[in-house]
Amino acid sequence: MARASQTEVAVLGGLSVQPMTGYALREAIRDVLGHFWSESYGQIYPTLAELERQGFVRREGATRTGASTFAITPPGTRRLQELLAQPVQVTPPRNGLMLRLYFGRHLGPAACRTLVQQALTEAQDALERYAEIRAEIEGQDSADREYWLLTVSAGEHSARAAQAWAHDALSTLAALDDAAGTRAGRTS
Amino acid sequence: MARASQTEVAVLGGLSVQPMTGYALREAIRDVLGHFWSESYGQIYPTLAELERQGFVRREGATRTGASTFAITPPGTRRLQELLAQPVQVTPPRNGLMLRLYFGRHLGPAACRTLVQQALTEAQDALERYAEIRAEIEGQDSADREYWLLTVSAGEHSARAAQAWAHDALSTLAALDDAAGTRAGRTS
DNA sequence: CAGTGATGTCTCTGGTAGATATATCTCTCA
DNA sequence: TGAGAGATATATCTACCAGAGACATCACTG
Repeated sequence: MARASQTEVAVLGGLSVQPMTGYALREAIRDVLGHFWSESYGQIYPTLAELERQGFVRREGATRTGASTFAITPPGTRRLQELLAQPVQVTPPRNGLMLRLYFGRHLGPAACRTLVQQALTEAQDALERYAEIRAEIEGQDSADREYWLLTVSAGEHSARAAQAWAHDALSTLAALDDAAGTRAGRTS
Repeated sequence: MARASQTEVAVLGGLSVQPMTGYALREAIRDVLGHFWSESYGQIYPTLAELERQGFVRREGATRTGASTFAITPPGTRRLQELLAQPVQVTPPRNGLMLRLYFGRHLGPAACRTLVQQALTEAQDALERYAEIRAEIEGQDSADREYWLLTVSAGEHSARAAQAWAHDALSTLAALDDAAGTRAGRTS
């Protein structure tokens, strides 16, 4: 197993919090882990089936509609700990914004400023979301609380950095735009 | 074409700097765009073949060894500008470190500290690399210079944020570890 | 001149994203 | 009552993508 499926960790981890359907699992991952993780149905359902086959999760209460809840089993919990202990798998970076800025000369300063402005807005939105998540976690008394706050803190640091960078970048691009304007004969 | 291939942008962008072989292209992307982009051979060669078929790149000088250089054509340059102008495609996040920290209770404070310590070291290494890249770009007189520095600046902000977060996180985890030790009867 | 490492092309496997097809359930409002 | 909207739920298909490795040549070096 050269490339372990990262999905397995997220699925077992999610079910370690509470039993859920595949649908609810996807919702939970999107809403709770959303700022650092994502899963699609195309991954979740096959993974659940495989984990069931291996005895790491148990399918419970298949209703008439076909909906069934999955729960983690004791071997599944051990499997989760085993997977968590494995070295972190780094996802290769693919930042579309940076790619566009790197070739920004083909795009022009104005279009680049729009892109950076969007990034700035996104960073600010992210900070607001983090504030809400932080308040919610701090309000509850879970054994996981400090760990969860660690990930929120990482998001906050990252978003503030994005914000600061965007400000710098907007200044730089404004200067570039002015220079281009001056060269083209415009005054100020 | 619902999902445009991101690889196409990187390949055309790379060839817009200078003509290269597929091998050199991959080297260039890894070394120059490496901190925000990555491509694999499995993407590059089929993409080059497809771009050649569409007339966006031209294959030049196939030597006896089979090595051939690719150059971007005028339609290719227009295609690049068209692709760059399309909305940024956000890659869904997949941060293995955060996933482990979120389920950190299953891992324990000590193991988490090791992970964060690794992240701290990586951030510091990244800062050193950025300093080198910055020096190199500032030394040359290219029309692209300001755009390239924009991406370096983003890396620097991000790495400093990671550094600051790691320091915070190490304190938090140390406190958790102490608390666990105290509960277990250890004296400091 | 054998060995090593860099250059170079290409393929195969399997992880992954995103859209979509299908169906049921629940609530609301006419 | 019943039509419709929207949430819940399962599952699949296509295309994108990473990583490893097979295979070959070339340049340098001991």
